[in-house]
Amino acid sequence: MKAYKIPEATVVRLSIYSRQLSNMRKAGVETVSSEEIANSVGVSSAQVRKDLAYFGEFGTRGVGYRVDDLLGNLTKILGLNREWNLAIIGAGKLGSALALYEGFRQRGFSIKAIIDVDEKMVGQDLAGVVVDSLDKLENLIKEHDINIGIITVPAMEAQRVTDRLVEAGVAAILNFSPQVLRVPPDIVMRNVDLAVNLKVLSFNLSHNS
Amino acid sequence: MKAYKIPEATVVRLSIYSRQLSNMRKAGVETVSSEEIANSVGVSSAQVRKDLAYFGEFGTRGVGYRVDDLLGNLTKILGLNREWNLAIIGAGKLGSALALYEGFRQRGFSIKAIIDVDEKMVGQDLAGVVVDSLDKLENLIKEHDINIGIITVPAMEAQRVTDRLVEAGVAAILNFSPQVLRVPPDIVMRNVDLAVNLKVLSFNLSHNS
DNA sequence: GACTGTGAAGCCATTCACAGCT
DNA sequence: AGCTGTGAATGGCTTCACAGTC
Repeated sequence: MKAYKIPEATVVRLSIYSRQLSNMRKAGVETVSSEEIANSVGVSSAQVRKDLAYFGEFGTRGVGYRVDDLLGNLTKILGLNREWNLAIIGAGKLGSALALYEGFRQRGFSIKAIIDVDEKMVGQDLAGVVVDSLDKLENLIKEHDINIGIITVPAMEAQRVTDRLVEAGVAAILNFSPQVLRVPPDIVMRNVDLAVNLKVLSFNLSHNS
Repeated sequence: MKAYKIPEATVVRLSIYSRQLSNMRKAGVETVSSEEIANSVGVSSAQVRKDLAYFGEFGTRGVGYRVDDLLGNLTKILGLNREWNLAIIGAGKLGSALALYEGFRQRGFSIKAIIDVDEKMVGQDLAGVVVDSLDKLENLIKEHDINIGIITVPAMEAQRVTDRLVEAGVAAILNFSPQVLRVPPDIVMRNVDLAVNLKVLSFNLSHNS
């Protein structure tokens, strides 16, 4: 499967549409227009239609979209019709919070390992997963067929851990450390930098007079 | 002060440049070229120069930038030469982790209040800040002159809490809940959706064959 | 010779506006 | 009449390439 050139922003919006559609389905809504999706997300209806048009025709002219169908299609498009195995490296405050966070334990994403250097953390149970020692990293990645590594170690150790994850065979990394990580081009990377988010707010507050 | 049209992406990169420059300064580096900054961040040197050009001329042709000067300028540009007062609403796992997270306690950002509905949380001490009850929200915002509210409550309550924060006078909101929040146009908003990040990884993994 | 600052070109994403279905 | 799907137009960001400066 190959998506020729899908904008990053489109993928982010599709993820949000899928969440909103899921809520709509729970609320018993059966049909929805691009305008209604747009309003629920805060974008334009043309944007919604363009985003969907990258992948096919999912609606009916004059009518709209069947919530159930569209959600099913988005689920497939986003690759959520399968299970992804996750490992969290770093069981500090942030890693533990993510391990216990409901949003991370949802459909399709399964935390299979939690790893920490600190021997005092090893053996602790976080939402049913026992924290393992860092030297087991390679074994755990292979044993549980981990696809995605989540990095919540201090910046100093982030690159070293990343290298080991890549070497052990993970395909994607979600990086919470404030560190620019180098990975081979075939590895999928995303950064969530909490401090950067605050700095961007600070900038906007300072230039909004 | 008014920044006519600075791309969001530029502001994010400036935040990252500032972090890298700070590391360089700690490492004793005195002068740096746009190429070196670019390499440390993973962008092009033209990009670095264009980003800086929105705000002035900070370098010397033929030489480069003085790390100290450029960092000072970026600090001012980003509005980090003052203190911002933060409140965290929701002292669950994620809120607590953020309260204790080093990256949040850095220069310029000061957590002044932590608030939760759960009376069992109230009174607990998180890194020197005592958790307060939700009905104190308005008082705390005013008393501590809070600029930025960080939302880590469940999706169900996020809009209600947001409305109260806005009404009480916060200028910006950093939203960790998986919920599209409506705010007046003068409020600065940023969303950090953890589940969306995983979905984007899932998409990329599915379309990278 | 080295490196910044910047107009111009190129590329990519969003919005517009309407043809095409139901 | 209502709403999708889409080519064309617009707007915005990034890259190029080089003039300007040290």
